[in-house]
Amino acid sequence: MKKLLTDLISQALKTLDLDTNANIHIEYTRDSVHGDFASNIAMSLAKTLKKNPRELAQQIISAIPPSPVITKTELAGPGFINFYVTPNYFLPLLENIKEQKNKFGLSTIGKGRKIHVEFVSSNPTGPLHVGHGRGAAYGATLCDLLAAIGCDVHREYYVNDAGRQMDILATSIYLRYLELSGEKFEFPLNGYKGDYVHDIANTLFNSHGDLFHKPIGKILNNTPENNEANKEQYIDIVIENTKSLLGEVNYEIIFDHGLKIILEDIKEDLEEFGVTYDEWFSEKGLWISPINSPPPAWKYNRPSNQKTSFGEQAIKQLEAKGYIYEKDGAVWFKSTSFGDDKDRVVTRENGLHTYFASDIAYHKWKFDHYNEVINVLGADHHGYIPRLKAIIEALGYPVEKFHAPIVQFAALYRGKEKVSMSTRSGEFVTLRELRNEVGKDAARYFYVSRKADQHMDFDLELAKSKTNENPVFYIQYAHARICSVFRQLPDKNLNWKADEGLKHLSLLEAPTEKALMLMLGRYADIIQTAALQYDPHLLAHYLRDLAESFHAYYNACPFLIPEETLRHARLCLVDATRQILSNGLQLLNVSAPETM
RNA sequence: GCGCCCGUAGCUCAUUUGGAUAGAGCACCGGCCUUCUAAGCCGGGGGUAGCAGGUUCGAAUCCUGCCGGGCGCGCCA
Repeated sequence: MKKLLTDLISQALKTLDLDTNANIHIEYTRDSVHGDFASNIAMSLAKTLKKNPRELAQQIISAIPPSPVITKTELAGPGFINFYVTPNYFLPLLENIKEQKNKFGLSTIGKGRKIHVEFVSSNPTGPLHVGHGRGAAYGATLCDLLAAIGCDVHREYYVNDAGRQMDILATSIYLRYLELSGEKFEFPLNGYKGDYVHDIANTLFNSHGDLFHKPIGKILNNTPENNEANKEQYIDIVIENTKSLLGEVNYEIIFDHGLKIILEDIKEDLEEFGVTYDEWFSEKGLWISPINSPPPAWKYNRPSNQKTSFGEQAIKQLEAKGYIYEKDGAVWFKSTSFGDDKDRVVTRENGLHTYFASDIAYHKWKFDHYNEVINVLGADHHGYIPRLKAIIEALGYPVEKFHAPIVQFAALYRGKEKVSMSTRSGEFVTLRELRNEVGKDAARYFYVSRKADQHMDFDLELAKSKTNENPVFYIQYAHARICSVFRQLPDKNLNWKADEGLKHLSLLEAPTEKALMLMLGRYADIIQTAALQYDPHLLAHYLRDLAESFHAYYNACPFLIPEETLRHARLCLVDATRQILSNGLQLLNVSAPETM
């Protein structure tokens, strides 16, 4: 779209014997009084050449070769060069949109980049809540944008299927199960209290009866008073008792039962949200010796001939490099050598590896197989970035190929009242509930319409009661309106000859027509910028602006008119608009309805 | 206390990575449907971009210091 102009300026610079390697930047003008396009080339060159920017701009303008599609080139302000173009300037654009259809806007600038993107990765200890929705929408859209510029994108969900939180979940399920088999007791303060825990216990009871029943007295043996001060210690003792009384095999059955149900729920929830993954990566799988005990079928199994687990190999690799040491009975990673605040424990005094140890292994896995790694993190995990970078550096991978965009929290409100989102209180709003209230389209659009690192307020009342105010409807409405126009062509005994229209683009002289064509021209740039900067909100805002340009045009100019050539030309523009709206909405995974 | 993020219209947010007179939506006021979908369009009011300095042709954007808000600082995950 801008290439013709950059070429012209480049030729002018050559004529003037100036630096032709200069980065020629063409911008879309904010205001049409500044022309259709502008360049600040004279101002940026003036700095290095120590010349007056306005004089330099004037020289460049005089040296620019004439072009039939440029009506005027003028000097403005502190040294801007403003360009005014004719409607025919947009002929190649409209031809390309018409030919490439839903492929228009795709590019290959990301070709060769093999990118691993991890997002959501919520602990499978309960359903996704609205806070996860933002990470899901952001991550999914980011992946689609990267794929649109030709990157090879691998979408992954890291399943934290090991560790204490999962034990708390399994034990919570077991305690609810005991209630079903008649035991009466006070539920641990730190247990998971959501309804879904009851549901899972029910399915367990239905399939196994009271096979796993143990007297509650033994399960609660040695526990302190069940109060706020003791809650951590309390649940840990209950977990220990449960494990030893049930035995490893039976405990695993309950554990896996809960994990499976929750994970399937999350998977289904995300699929209905239009978010899918190439792989669900098991944390536990990192520590299982692949030959002896393959992970369960629903987990991704990876072939390996190694006898030691992948996790052990990763730690050994760091050890060989001298970054591992022992202190206070624990094994530590020297992350301070790479800018982290403190060293991190890898293996605890009790012999169990930490979550951080899994991260070492996991990031080794990522960089072993991909040349770029993106880890979409919630704002509460931002403190994790230095130690992740430490891992990557220590393992000898290029840390600049690692990106961790932070998605800020969506603070939930009901009117003026803030809604708590603690998973364990059991009173959170789930993503599923949100989707049922406002619909997938509105939710997807809303989440990505704000810059990811911007704090966001999400008012449920507003989302529910005034869904029509959501900009997504405004965009969809533009699309539906266009479809309606074309539907009515035969009714009015009119036709549309696209080739005729393209031949007569010069008829499109209305200000709204120029504005719309300029908007269409930006689309491909927006896709690239949004992808390269990891900023999906740029696309969301662009589509709103495009819809606005169209609605203005719709109200200013009739399309289904008797004058043939003008009708053909206008419908070319309108059809191109429909195509871009459709393409953009598809990238956001928002539907483009033909009627509303 | 230390670290990261944020602060823009009454409210929710943009601002093309340093560009021209800071823009939208909601809310408020006034116009436009016998003509392609009024879920729309056109016009109006509303601002010391938290505050104070600095960098330069030029700052909401970069630097410094305050003020205010969010999050994080486990041998939890």
